[in-house]
Amino acid sequence: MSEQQVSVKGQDGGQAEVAAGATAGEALRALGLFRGQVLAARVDGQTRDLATTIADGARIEAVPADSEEGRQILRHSVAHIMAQAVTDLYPEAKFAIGPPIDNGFYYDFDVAEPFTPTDLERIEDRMRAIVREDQAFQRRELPRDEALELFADQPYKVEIIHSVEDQVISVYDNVRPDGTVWPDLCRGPHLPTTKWVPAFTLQRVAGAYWRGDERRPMLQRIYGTAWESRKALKAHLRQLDEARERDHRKLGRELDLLSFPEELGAGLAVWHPNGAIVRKQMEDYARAEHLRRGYEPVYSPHIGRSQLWETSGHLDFYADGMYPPMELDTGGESRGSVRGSEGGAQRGTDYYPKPMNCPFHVLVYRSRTRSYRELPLRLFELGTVYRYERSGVLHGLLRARGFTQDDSHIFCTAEQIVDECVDVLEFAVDLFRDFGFAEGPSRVALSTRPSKAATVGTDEGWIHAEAALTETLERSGLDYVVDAGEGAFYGPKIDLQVTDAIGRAWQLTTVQVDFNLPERFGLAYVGPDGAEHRPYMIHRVLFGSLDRFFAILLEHFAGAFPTWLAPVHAVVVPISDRHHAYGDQVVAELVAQDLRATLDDSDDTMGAKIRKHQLAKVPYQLIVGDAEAAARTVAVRPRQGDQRKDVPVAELAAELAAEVAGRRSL
RNA sequence: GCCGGGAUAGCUCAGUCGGCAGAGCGAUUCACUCGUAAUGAAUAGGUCCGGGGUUCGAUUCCCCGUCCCGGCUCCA
Repeated sequence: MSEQQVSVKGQDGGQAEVAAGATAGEALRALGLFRGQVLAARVDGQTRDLATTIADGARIEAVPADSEEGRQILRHSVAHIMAQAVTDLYPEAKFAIGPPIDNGFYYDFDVAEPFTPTDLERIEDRMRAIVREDQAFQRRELPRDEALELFADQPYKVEIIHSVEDQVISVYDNVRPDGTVWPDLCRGPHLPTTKWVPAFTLQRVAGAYWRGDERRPMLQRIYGTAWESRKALKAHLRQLDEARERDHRKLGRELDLLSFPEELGAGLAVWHPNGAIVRKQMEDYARAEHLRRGYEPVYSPHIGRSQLWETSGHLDFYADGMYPPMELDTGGESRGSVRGSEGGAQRGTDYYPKPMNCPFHVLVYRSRTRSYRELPLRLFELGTVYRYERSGVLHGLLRARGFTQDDSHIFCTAEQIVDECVDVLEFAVDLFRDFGFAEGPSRVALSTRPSKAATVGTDEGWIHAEAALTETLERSGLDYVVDAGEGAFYGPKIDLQVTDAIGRAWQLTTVQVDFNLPERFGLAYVGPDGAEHRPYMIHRVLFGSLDRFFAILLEHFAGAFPTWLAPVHAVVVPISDRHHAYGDQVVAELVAQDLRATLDDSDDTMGAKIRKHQLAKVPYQLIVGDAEAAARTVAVRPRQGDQRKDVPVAELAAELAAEVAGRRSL
């Protein structure tokens, strides 16, 4: 090897000699790794510009455009292009941050007037011009004071520079055709030039606080997305359309499942018969399965005295999430009022709507002396709770102010925690399977203790609880990740996510170990030694919120519920009026098998009836005419797939009953 | 809560530069009695989200409120 040569290694174990001072891009070519769209390089594990000079012995990998890392770099570069376009059009704009995010990017600007949709079009046009200009992204590194000088008129950049610990600050210059540059503070890496952008579009503008802090200025955020090809961009936009079509608020209205009447109030839904039938199936399933697995149902009221919430700690730790109290029993003529609406009256008792069910279950436990022989005690309730969510975060059933949890609290000994938690995880996986997520949880996370100051309980308690959950996960055989510091203030937890039909992740099940509430309520059980011991408590929900899970199912299935959940299993479509009588007999036969069947006796034409029920996503339409009535059969037209003619009614009833009982999908 | 955008028939939406309010679908009625995704006709249906203001006159302009949509975590 000559002095002018350096040696580089490739990701595939290959090796090559390149001239000293060669770039990462040149090294990739020498290694034969520059195949397809390569946007950047990973040099000794760190992503770098293709123009980075590499050192002797460096290990180099290609970062392709269609990798997650490649897309991030692409999106980050497009964010810069957008910022330059905004500078060109609105020279007074101040720049904040412009990172890549899942499926896109954004950039925050401080401008006098908010951007309008028309502004977005102008910005996008300007961006396309910048892409055509093939501007280089040139990296340079400067000392902190020079960087401060360069961005002296950009207060947000100055604040960022002050928060950066490195003494050397990197800046990327976009070199315009006339030789001038547009600089932006940036860690990089970036594309070599703007022309490397294959496809992008701007999407929307929204307000966003500087650094997400509502006490700081509200900036204008422009969202966009960029992809490695026009095809990939189109596919992404199609997916967004698909998500809009599946929106549970839209489907909920179209399929007459539920509504959110304005006069009822924000974040509160009423369930129509069609939605209620589906929900009832979910509730029946939950009740039956909990009973089968040794849980005991309990019921509790919707409100409770302030003293209860003081003892539980909710008024200390969760007051912001609670509805305000009602003051009752003031002793005067008044029947009471919401506190604050009337002044001066004699103090009564405050009652709060419950945001959680745990204190009530604790009261059930504490209603008498408990023996170790009763443990584990698994109390279960479909408990409706009310939480004061800020108006801006409400989102149909996915984020509501009133909803029902499939909630359970398991009281057990320290030794029983692992067994109980393992059972809960098995229960959850079975439930996911039965509701159409057969592949099981897509993400399992153990959340550990947040900073000590933000938590209650002893170090020993935390260590024991975290060890128990770790052992639970090991025994369950599920792959999991650790979310350090993401636990609740009273204990660590395990969270399970599922991924729906269009790739979105939803968190459902959560299992939390709690040694705080038993302490606060002074819970005890009498052990075999005759002495009192403190039980542990496990909080767990499987669906999480029934309402929210319903919305997830609705979107997952795009309204086409599996037969066992569908509001109507089968609708009988008579060809003409003279077949109504036979249609009634078919319905009766199906209903006798506990199937949900109806007769369409409207005077629509047959084609119109079929279209109507197809749009309503009824699993089976049963066509009956002269031939069927004579042979006591039906023509079965399933929601999807081929139709079958001349199916005997009894045979069909048995088939459908089996499909429903097996919770099979069509 | 904050920023931006909205709210017109049950639904989707048009419209009124301030002067009696529109379509399609749906509903109802009548006719049609039909063989696998829309039969035809007629009729009904509106506090133009609520309250206040400006005006001869407000669904339209202004203010306040309610509700809805998007966003407010992802560190240059």
